[in-house]
Amino acid sequence: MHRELELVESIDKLTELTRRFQKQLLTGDLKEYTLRQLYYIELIHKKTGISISELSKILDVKKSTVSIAVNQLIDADIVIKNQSKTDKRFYSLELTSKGADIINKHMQVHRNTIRKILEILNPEEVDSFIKIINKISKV
Amino acid sequence: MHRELELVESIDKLTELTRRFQKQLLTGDLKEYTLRQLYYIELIHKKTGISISELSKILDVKKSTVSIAVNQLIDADIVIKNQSKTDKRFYSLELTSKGADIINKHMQVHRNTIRKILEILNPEEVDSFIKIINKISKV
DNA sequence: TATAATAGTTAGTTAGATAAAACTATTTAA
DNA sequence: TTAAATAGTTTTATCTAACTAACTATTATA
Repeated sequence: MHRELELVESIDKLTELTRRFQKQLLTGDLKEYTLRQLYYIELIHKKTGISISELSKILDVKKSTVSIAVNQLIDADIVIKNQSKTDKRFYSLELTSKGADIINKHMQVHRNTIRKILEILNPEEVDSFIKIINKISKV
Repeated sequence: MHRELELVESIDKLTELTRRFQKQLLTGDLKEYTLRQLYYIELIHKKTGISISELSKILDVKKSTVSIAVNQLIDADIVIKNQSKTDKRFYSLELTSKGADIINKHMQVHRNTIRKILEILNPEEVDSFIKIINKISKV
């Protein structure tokens, strides 16, 4: 099927595109962080209050790995850890203001990309793009 | 602008989507390779005859890094290296049949994703998707 | 022809992310 | 109430991917 082949191509292009986004991310204001760190920060932002174990499940890596990574972010004043009062084994994670600032800078990098996208797509295409990505990301 | 915010979201979703594609890639038949290796293999496939230096420019890493990575692929019988006759300093790279097989398996993983995409998008959306990705990837 | 530049290699090093295993503290369940 | 389970930490070790710097071989140039 011809369309199927075009879709294989599209997936490759998407991967390439993402690679470029990530490269952009690592130049400029956020270059002192690794992609992995930025991903941790993003997850803690989106799921405020998440625990080490939950992060470990989402990322599919061992708790020890997450523990080390999160404690680095805590040392860097990006994340804080609060011990749960109902179950003292748990610690809920959230961003500090420095962490929130990183999220903003991250979004700013995306906005620069978006400016370019808005230049080359017409309004109907922008709508389709948003709609289609929403659909696909639910797969 | 409201649409701008939605586009920021879309970019995040694309990144997440790509992360999932890559995870799929690392389970199943290709799990013995790293993402980096698969990327090298893909580049050598798309640009048959490419040299170490050219790869180094595309990937934006030092020649020594590429040299080591490529020689690993040669040792694993995935890539072969031919010394140029017109300039003996150059070696042109290409895939072996084992390398070609990896490309096929890589595409097979994508096809599974595509099957799912074709289930949730209607034909017009598939067309838009392909068209829009083509436009954006030229940015 | 002697010197520069280029392609690729090799040796040694470092940073980052991971895991296994043994550990503490706390909570749950038999 | 004792044993098992859970959350998180620490230590030790491994692997990948990257770097620098010094190297060989080859080609281009002054």
